[in-house]
Amino acid sequence: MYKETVYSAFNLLMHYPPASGAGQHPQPQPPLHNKASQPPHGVPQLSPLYEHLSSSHSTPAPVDISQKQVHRPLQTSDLSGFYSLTSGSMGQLPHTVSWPSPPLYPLSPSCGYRQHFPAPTAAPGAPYPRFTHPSLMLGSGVPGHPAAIPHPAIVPPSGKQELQPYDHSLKTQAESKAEKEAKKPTIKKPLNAFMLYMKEMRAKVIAECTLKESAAINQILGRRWHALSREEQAKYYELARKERQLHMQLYPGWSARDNYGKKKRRSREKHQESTTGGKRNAFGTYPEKAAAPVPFLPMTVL
DNA sequence: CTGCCTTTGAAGTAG
DNA sequence: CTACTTCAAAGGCAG
Repeated sequence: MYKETVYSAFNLLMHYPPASGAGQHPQPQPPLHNKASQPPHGVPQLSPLYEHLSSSHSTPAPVDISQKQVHRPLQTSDLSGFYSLTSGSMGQLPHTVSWPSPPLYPLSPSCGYRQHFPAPTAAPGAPYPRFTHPSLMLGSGVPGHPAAIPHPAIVPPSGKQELQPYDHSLKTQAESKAEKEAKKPTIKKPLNAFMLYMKEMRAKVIAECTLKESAAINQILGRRWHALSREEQAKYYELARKERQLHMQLYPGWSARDNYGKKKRRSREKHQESTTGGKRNAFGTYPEKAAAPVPFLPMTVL
């Protein structure tokens, strides 16, 4: 009932999109998962979906962290004029208060704090690299669309793209029922702004830093994310908003609750243990040791 | 094979 | 309402 109301509101929104300016958005009914779905202040509405991806973007200017002029992440207050925000909505402060935190992983000199912000690789005004995430292409997975490519959010429970071949061995009714249930494709959460940024930039970081460990790469990406200008971040927030909209359109009945508890739950004790150095990290070292000053990183920037 | 590591953000849950 | 938890991606690695 509640959901129907929400989806009706959503459909209404889809059929009668705001002419321009999020300030004119009708306040959606208790939003299911499109809270704060408006772009940050000053970000123009994108007209065809993701059109801006093929438009020209100047390469982000290199950022000198040593001057500590890093753009802070978007915050609720930044968007207050634009959004009807509730707790936990977009633009919230990072989980870690002590940002920027010292890296747990030793970064190579080429990926050090000063160095890892790339010098412009293209002439000013050169096109910004296109997003490659298939879900960012409108139409993929949209029913009736010629491409008819399944939306990447749909994956078998195994996480693999291919479904497992049917097991013909004899099974009890309960077993096969449970198995059938388990084999139902999982609809994944739509990617948030940072995840989209990671997806786009991962390969670049891997190439630059000759790293493969995702944990280390993600640390670098987290720092780069914070170093992005608000406008650059806004681009990804907008993309994420479109992602959520598309996701809602494709899977009207889906809720993040559906996947809750499907992964092995990480106990709080374990998490604290790891953050206090009780567990090995992706480098095979231990956080309390790895968190020690990294030789080739100037402490002034940490 | 499973889960951890690591990041941010969205959304769920609990009090 | 607030604080906390889970899950999205990624790939190496330990158990």
